Amino acid sequence: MNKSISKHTLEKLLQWFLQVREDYFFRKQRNPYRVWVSEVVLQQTRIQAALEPLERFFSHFPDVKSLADATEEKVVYEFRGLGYYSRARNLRKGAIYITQFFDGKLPESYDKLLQIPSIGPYTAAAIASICFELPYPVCDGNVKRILLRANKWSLTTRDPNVDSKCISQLKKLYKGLPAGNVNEAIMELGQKICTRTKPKCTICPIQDSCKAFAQGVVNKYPLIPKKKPKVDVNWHLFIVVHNNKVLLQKWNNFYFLKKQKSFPSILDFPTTKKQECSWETKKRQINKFIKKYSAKPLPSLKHSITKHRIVIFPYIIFSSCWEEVKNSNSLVWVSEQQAEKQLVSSALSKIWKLYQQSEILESSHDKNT
DNA sequence: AAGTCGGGGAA
DNA sequence: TTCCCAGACTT
Repeated sequence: MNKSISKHTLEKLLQWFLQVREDYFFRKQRNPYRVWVSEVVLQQTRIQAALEPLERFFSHFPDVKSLADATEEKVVYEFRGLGYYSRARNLRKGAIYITQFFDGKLPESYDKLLQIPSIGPYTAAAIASICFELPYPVCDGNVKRILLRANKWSLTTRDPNVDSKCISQLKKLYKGLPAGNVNEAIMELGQKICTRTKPKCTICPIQDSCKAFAQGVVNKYPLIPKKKPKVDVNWHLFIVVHNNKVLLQKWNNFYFLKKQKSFPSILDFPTTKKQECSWETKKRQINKFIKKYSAKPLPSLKHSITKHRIVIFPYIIFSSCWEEVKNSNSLVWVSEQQAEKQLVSSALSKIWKLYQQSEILESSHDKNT
């Protein structure tokens, strides 16, 4: 006997949830602003890693108004440690939008929530159900994994059809149930029991409704997507310093970290032919800079963005004579304090720390020249 | 439709 | 070490 998921299944799930529910600080009151920010953060950051930065974020931005009034730089800075910094910029945009169009309060409507920057289908459903008891199922990675197993649907969690399949199945069952609690319950099941690896099926409260468990094939679901090949990138970047100022570049078309300030850079793709000029040409360019400006190489470091395997080669240049300044308005000198606050992404802050450790070199260099 | 964007836990 | 996750936005 393997029954499919029913309203009774969700009722059993709720019972389990009420017993194991974690008392996270952001759950204490169902304040729409706090639920919004928390859900945006928890989209892609595990709860344990998010707790501290999230409390810090709330202490600086306790409500929509404070977030809307803050500068983008400050918002991104207080988001540090959480990754995916476009979320911070979009949260600020969202706060401004809410101020402008909804009188500073999150609207009690799924469709209106969806208009707000940073709020997509998942976040709109989470806020609508948790704060306003509107019957919208959330569909995140946990929900998809659970339903793909329970239904034995032979799809990957990335399949574009999965979201609508999951939502339409759940939506039929939500009538008369507390939507917010059901949504939190199903996601907590995914975190604690129906985990991606080593699921704890023997203590699963909805084991009876799981087709994969009944047939002993839980670890065959969800289907594994075929992986894409990685691209190697060598990222040569120049930390140009003079009089405690550092030269940063905001280049909107740069390959990585668009819209963020970075360092003047040269990219090389050693294993692909896609680059605009040969490695020999790049090497000549780089060597030219090294010679011309007495660039000092720092230890290289590894980094990864999406399907790229990146090796970063940082060089320090102690000089105010960077000719390219004249040719580019995207280059700007900033103080070290400003740089500290603007180089937030992990790759850049790693490089910045590396530079600070070697700052002693700068002072000795200055004395000797 | 496909690519961007971290940081951490598991393999 | 390497692999992999996952939602909103961008292109």
